[in-house]
Amino acid sequence: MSKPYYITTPIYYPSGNPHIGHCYTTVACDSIARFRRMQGYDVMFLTGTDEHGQKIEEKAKESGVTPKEYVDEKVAVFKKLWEYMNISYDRYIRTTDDYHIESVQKIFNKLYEKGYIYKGEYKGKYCTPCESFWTESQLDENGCCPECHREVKEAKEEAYFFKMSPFAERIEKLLTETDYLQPKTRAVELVNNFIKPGLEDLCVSRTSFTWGIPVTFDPGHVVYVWIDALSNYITALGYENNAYDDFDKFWPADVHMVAKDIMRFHAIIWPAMLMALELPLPKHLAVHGWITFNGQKMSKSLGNVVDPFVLGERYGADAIRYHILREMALGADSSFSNEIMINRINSDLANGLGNLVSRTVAMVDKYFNGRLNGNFESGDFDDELIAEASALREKVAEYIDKTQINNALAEIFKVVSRANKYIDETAPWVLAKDESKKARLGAVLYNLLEAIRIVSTLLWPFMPTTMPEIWRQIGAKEDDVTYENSGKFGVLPFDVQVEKGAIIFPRIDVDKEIEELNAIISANKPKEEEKAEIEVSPVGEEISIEEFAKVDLRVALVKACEKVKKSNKLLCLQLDDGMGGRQVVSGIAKWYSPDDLIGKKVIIVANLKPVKLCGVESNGMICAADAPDGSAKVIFPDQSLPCGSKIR
RNA sequence: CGCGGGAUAGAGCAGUCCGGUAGCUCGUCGGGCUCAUAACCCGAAGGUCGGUGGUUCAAAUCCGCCUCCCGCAACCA
Repeated sequence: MSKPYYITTPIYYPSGNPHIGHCYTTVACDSIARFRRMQGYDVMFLTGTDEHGQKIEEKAKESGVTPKEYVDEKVAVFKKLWEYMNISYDRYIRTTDDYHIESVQKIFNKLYEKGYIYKGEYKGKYCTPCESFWTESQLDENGCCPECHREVKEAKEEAYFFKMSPFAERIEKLLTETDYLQPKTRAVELVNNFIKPGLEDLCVSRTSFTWGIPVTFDPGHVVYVWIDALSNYITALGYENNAYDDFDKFWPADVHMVAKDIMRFHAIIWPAMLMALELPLPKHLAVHGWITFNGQKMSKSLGNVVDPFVLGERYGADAIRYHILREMALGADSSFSNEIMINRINSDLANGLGNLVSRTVAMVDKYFNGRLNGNFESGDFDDELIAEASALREKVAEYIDKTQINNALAEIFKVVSRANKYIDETAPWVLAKDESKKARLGAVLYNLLEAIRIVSTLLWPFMPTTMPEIWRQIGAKEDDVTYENSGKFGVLPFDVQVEKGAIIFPRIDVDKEIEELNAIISANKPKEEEKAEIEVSPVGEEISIEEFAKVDLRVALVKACEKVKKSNKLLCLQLDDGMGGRQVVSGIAKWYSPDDLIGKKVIIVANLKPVKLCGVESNGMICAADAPDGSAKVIFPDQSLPCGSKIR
């Protein structure tokens, strides 16, 4: 009976369309899943979508549809992309599926009964008009509601909490003493930042929105993201539901693959939940970096979000898959630029592999009319090629075991290079001129076909569409391209029949392509700008002149200014306010250096309640405007105004 | 002194644990070949291994200090 293997992607949040970043994780998992299947494992490859929460609820409202209608539409796009990218998932979980909802409710109740979940109070910033809770980090630049930009107030909301502290010690050990986390370099960071300061209990329910799984014993509460989303990995196998019956077979998971932004949840919260449920822990958590575009993080506002459909149409899904996988190193970010991608496709796929197939098949066609005769004579250089090709499978498998797909691919392409070199060394076109060397020529071409067979078999999990075309051209049958045979040399029949075919990876004209891609990108940009204009924040609530008069605005001169230590966003300014001077701390260090401000006059809010920021006292606030690029621009008044002038 | 990662040829990276001729891919230049997709093969140029001090016969590697970049955390009146 074959061994089970369970691999998962995260479930994606469909608040927008999928982009190349989603492809990254999914393509990697797909390749590993295919490789394991080829090795004979019984694979369960799970992906899906996390469809609840406030943001979806809002997006749906904006579009004038119900949340379910909204996610149905987005899920269709995700599934279409996976189909397009040839993702061979075995199961697709949606957190809106009935069985998942049922399981999550049972899990929630179970944790409650065990005493790990208790009712408490969630403290946060509350915006009364929007009826919404916000965390500090969600607030806008002025500390106001990110939705309506009105003031928020401290408020408490009844909520359920999950106790994390009982598991702190075990989680620390999991991170530091096992190979759960890959790469392990991030373990220290997690332990120092979250575990050592003491694990805070986790808020696991909300009353501020309704698009979620209801808590059965307390109407008004819905399950907040953690328990809902993370538990997908077990509910999809049938844990606490009757939809599936694979839990005993596949749990614990072999690999959860995630991007670094959600590492924390999978490294700490998920193990804690499993410990509370007394379930075995997954074997590995593979964390990869982000795709950066021309060195910048991809973001919609920069207009550099790469649309995988556009790329796939131009170069084919396999080329995109290859590029992503080849560039990805566990843990590190990988830069994605059109130039890097095109160069990679050209040099490895077109010049290297594609050309090798093309020239080999062409020679068999030309010198043997497409069919070898089985009359072979070995010679110099054969041994080295045969040895490298035969040893390849084990090297690749080792790298896959370590989730190092990029290194596995590098290893495969070493053999491609070796084969190209072998052609030069043996010079078949010279042998072809001498009828007495026909047997030697036959052997050379056979060895090349064999090298191609091995290479293409091992590449199949990564490029599942094009490899079969190579097999057709080199005359390999289904039985020839098994994992078993990829470790052997001499599998193709000695009288193999090849078939010339279309070019497998056409060479791309770099300059022309980059020009065209840039055109596409800039064509998309104006739309973003239009949107930005529409998104001028709405005018706040009406106030009376008396209320405005409460705000005491004054002109003040910056006498001295320095960066606040321990902070990279704060400047500490010494001001002459015409009233004896004061100290103000402002979060503008990102955009202004102290020298930009010293000697200038600024507008301050003079009667703001003093606060301490990073331990430095601040008496007031510098007036600044939000620039469209997200930065802040300080407002400079007429520099001739004396310090202390009142502004009305 | 909050925690961590990093700085190596024009670009992207390996080597650092365990000191001993600095390596890979792409790019550039020169040559070879003509089976092949202007592809392939060979060769060359290009590095005071971020700076500085120390240990050592010997330092990219070990130790001290400094500079700059990037994450996380915090914070962003």
